[in-house]
Amino acid sequence: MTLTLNIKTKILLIDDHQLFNDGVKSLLSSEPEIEIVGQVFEAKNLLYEIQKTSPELLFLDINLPDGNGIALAEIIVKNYPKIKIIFLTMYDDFTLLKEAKKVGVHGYMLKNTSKKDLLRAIKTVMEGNVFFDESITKASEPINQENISKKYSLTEREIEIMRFVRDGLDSYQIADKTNLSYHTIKTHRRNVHFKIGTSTTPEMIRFANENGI
Amino acid sequence: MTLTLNIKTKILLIDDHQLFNDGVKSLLSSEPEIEIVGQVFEAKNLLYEIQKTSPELLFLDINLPDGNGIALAEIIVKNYPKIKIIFLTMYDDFTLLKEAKKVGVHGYMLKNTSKKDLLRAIKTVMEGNVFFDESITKASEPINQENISKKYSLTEREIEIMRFVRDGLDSYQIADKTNLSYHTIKTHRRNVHFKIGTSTTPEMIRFANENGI
DNA sequence: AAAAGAATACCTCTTAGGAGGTAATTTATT
DNA sequence: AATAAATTACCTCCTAAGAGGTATTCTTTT
Repeated sequence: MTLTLNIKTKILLIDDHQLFNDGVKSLLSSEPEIEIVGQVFEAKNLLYEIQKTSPELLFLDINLPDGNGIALAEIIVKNYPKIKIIFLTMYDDFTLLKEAKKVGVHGYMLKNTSKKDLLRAIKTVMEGNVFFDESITKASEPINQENISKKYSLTEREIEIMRFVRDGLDSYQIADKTNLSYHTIKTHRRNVHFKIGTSTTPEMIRFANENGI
Repeated sequence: MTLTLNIKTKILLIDDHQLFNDGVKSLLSSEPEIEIVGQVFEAKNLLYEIQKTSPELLFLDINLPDGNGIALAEIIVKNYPKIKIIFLTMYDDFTLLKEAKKVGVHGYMLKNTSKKDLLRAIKTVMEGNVFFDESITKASEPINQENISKKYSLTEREIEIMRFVRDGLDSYQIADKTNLSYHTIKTHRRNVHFKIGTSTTPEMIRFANENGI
């Protein structure tokens, strides 16, 4: 039983870079078991295109100019649970990968991949499994809040206040925003300084920026 | 005289993103007047590949992980003046485009382009002309120091001090680094605040970060 | 129930930074 | 040579932030 079913996997490509989009199409079109049913270059056309072409699998770029890919994926997962989604992105970012998993997409691959892996991913996902790029999981230390929070044992409140500080608010403004006393904000700031090993506001801002707070 | 010469244009593709690289190859391979003589995924292989394949035209990505595309272009322009170079990049950046022109490459296009324009660019460049993406020239305001400096009429010294401030140094440390008086640093900081419309250090740091100072 | 952790809040003291003012010297630019 | 711009430098006053201390309330963990 070599030829099981001669039904082609209907794939929709979503990427604002025309050349890349066309390139992937061109690469996959030659495959007998694959049919590219459409190409989407703007987030706003995606839902319409799904209606029109009834794809089984989407290759979705995270970085669309007019829409966030993750948010789009969320919508699709909810409304078209049968459609498989593979993120195809240049972001070698563990946080994004985790987010993708949380949203419930079926794959996450870097654009810096090969045709072979692409086909392998399609096969894997269409068989009901997930395909997440191993190299990302093993990659350099993830930069995300949860990890940093744990590492420095920062509390929710402290992160919140650090964010306000990073955004340039002074203690009075933060007190106002949070409905807390000015003194409380000062206490939190001091505790954050102690925990992350800084002593000035610029240093705290730097820390926040460098650690993706 | 429809068929003038049946010599194919020999093209070498340089891009670290395999899929993109393969995609462009796939797109262009079907064209009768074009021959993709090779693909380069790492900057370090480029010179060797040029020797081996004698291309007439390079599509060169600026953002190679192991080498700066502009620097590479410079080397090639000097050593192989007959080879045409077209930058194919995702950077919609007027400064980069200007740099590209300065280096003497023959084209600058965004990856977000179409096969049609790609073919048009090849034709234009092979006829001895240059092909620079019009949309970039007209595009949104470039973010670079020179422009920002001009816009806010910041002096060299002010930029220098803003950078130190951004890096978290206090006025005493900056005075030390620059061999200037503490008072001078304070004056410069005040003048910078006045020029960029800020009033606190965090705001200044934010400005510096957002404007690539 | 007890202990630990988190969040809240106030006190004093010191310091760095910002606001306002002035001015000499050096370096373009006209 | 003269004007403008940039760089340098100091003064005073005020405020926000950091350091150090203490303490109550709420929440979570043991």
